[in-house]
Amino acid sequence: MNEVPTQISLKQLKTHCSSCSLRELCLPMGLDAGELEHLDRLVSTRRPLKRGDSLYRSGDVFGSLYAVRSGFFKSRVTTDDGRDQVTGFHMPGEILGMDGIGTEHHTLDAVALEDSEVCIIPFAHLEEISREVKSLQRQFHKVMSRELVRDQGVMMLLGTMRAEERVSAFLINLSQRFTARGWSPSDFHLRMTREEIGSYLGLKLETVSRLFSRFQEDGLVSVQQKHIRILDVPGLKKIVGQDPC
Amino acid sequence: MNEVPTQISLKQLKTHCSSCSLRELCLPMGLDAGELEHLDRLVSTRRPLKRGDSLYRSGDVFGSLYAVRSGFFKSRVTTDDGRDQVTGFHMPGEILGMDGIGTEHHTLDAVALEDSEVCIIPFAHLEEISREVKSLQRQFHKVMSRELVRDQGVMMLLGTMRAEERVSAFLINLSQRFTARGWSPSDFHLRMTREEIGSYLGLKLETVSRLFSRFQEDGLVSVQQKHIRILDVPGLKKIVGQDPC
DNA sequence: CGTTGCGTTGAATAAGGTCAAATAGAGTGG
DNA sequence: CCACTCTATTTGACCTTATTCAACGCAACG
Repeated sequence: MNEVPTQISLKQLKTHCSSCSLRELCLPMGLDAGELEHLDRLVSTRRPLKRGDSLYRSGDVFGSLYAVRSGFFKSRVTTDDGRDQVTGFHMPGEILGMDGIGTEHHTLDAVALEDSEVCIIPFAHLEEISREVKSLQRQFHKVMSRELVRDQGVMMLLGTMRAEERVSAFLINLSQRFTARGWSPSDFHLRMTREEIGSYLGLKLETVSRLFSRFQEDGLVSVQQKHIRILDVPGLKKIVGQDPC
Repeated sequence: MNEVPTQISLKQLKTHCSSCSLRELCLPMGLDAGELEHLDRLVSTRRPLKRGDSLYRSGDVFGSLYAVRSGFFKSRVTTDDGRDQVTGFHMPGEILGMDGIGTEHHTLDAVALEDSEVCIIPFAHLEEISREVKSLQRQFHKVMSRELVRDQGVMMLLGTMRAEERVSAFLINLSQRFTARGWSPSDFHLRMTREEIGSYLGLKLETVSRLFSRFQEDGLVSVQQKHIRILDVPGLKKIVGQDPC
């Protein structure tokens, strides 16, 4: 349990899902204009975070979900014996905080990897409105379910893939998610360190670094520190798919 | 996508959550008598499965959740290139099928590891009732959230633990879940093969077998084929917790 | 009583991890 | 603006762990 209260710096910014550019990636996905009005009333405040700030920590009382409005987050789980692992990286339009619903306390830490902003979604209120707005209820259930499916993908990655497959799959996944946000699919800035990537992929940071170097030698990517340029998508995909023989 | 329709052998058995012995482990958890009546109307049929039968398969259209009433299941994810991984083992009182909500199609296979029976929970109907019964809505959200938290535990296991820690954690976890069901915490029958355990833990079956043998030598457990007797719980816990140095 | 699937065990091997040293940038204060 | 720090990253050499490959044992079942 973490007793230190998260530093509050809550700007009361008026938020409108109905005019948000992330509408089609986020909770409002598929809602019509009338339904969006309900959401506009529900999601009324935003919270800015500086790089390194925790949005919430393991043990914190759960009260709200958060939609990433801008910036980049990681979520992290810690065991009693002090080991931790990054369990996800989160970008605009994605929903954070669902780990806390089951026990009324968060089980993860969510940390901003760059200056960021989230929309606050008070959970009791979300439940209340989704009792009235069927399509919102359905959409929320879909968001949770997709998170479950995402987790299965990560388990697959951790359980069956070799190091080079993991790193390749990681780059492809980032690329796709960047694309969905209208950013370059092939040219991007990693917000996380090699250690955080390694933690997420179940590898050591040296292994990640070596594989980045090897992919570069093989002409698959160009790596300059945190700047990645993907040169050969089919080549990366081939690495993921290929038989380990 | 799997086009083969699941073989239907649907006995119309009358089910009553309100009188079910798994009430406090399952979806009805925490509901009062009046609220349980709604559930009784919702969950009205059961479906028996033989060992090896699929409850659903990846690609099947999603329509219902399932509560394990008796027996034992595994869920499994398969990649395009034919590799698969066991992502969970499921025992009475646990809810299956939530992977299908997000896309209206299942992404997992759910397979009975022994003759089993599930209660069928038509999902549209569940959503409808949970719009009226607040505590059911809350309970369902908790069930999904706990599944997310469980997945994080598996990621931690796969990402950071050594082989002996994984096997030890696996045995402890089984033991705890058996205990919650009123069965022996220390004496049980594994329904799954070494290969399935290995797949779940991200290990090869030989590694699992070797570790069972070593744990037996060390007096932590007694292993006879699928019959496990845990002799030293603190010893097993020490293996999980200990620093790898 | 042979077949078949599952489990155990040993020896060799390869994939990643560990340890250590060198380098490169980013940020800071003078 | 420059020197200085600090952290992140890269790379090499070596080592540990788990996998691979192979052989054998066991139990259930027709």
